[in-house]
Amino acid sequence: MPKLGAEPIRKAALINAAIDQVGSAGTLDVTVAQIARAAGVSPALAHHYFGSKDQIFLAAMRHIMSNFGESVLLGLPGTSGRRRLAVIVSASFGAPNFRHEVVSAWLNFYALSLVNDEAARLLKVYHRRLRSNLIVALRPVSDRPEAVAETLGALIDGVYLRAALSHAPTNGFAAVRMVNDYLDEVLT
Amino acid sequence: MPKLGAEPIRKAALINAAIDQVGSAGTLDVTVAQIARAAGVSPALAHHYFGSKDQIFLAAMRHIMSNFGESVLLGLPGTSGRRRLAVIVSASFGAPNFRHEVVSAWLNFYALSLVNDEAARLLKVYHRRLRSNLIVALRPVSDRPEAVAETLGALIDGVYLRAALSHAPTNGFAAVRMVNDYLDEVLT
DNA sequence: TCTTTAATTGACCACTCAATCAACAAACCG
DNA sequence: CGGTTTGTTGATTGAGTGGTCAATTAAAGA
Repeated sequence: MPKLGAEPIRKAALINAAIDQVGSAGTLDVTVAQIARAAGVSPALAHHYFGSKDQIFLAAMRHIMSNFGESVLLGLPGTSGRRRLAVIVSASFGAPNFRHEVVSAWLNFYALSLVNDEAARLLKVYHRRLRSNLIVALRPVSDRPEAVAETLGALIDGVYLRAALSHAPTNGFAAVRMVNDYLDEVLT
Repeated sequence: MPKLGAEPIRKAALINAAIDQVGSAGTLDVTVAQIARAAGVSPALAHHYFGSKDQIFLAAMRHIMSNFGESVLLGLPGTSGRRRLAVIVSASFGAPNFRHEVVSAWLNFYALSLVNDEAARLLKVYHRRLRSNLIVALRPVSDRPEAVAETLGALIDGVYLRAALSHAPTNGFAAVRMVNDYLDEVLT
């Protein structure tokens, strides 16, 4: 009997290893061998399951994005008005999504999306969803939800960027405070 | 001796070629040979003048940064109050500094600075200078200049990021409007 | 049959090196 | 002195070299 059901376990291990290695190295120039070693498998297996190095990293980013989506979905029900915004903001800067390796992976993903079509598509979908979530949440509390959503989106990206660049440990609280300050200022 | 004084000309050509190639390819993974060809010289000469591929790109970023500094210095004298802020914002999103290749080079520079100490130092200096400029300009018009400078800096970075990611041509006007809207909202 | 690996390959690229080229000036000459 | 030669040196390049790594292959292990 073959070790049945190994695939999802190996894949998950490789995805986590990829986030970890890329995030802590700060670059996509980690070798497949490094990622595989960190996941406890051989480089060939990584290719077997994902087909290419790019696909490993794209799967990792999909994983990060779906984590974020879950955080939001988990917090939203039963909230309304200004609270809904706070939920999205908190999810953005909450512990699992705002770890240093993750933020660093995001930065590299941004750069990759200039070059890799699939990354660009993925990012576009993510941005659209975030924007739409923000607009819906803003509609009851702002008289120009689209414009604020745009600015808010840019601000969140900027805070992520600066968190990635900072050598200090990420500070979710400060980030949340900054963004909420902006919202308090701008909301009618 | 050969044509004397070739060095600064070649260096400038290489720097421009580097911005162009890296910016339009969207990645640092352009070969030295590509950059050299675009500058009309041999790869060996590029190494002769700059020592390494990284140094070529770092010189290119220094050039971009000093362009930005000049834009600011050119606009500041004789202005005060809210106007000073507008000058810095305009310089950020003005034609020479907000071209698509330049913005794209910035994104790659951010990613590089996670890995390359010299890039990190350079970026730190730049950020500190920008922050200090912003605080000085904010002091007369805001009751919490540091906090606003932080947010404003993040917002500008975010707008840059989104401009880099967008395939559409960069729109300096829209960027300036967004940032100025924020300022109008937040200033007392 | 599904999973896993060791071993290998093939391509690519940063960087080096030895050699050539071209311009200027000092030395030399008639 | 005008002209010619020659030494010096910055500028420039073609042709490697060494090393890296993604991806493939073939075969073992469960």
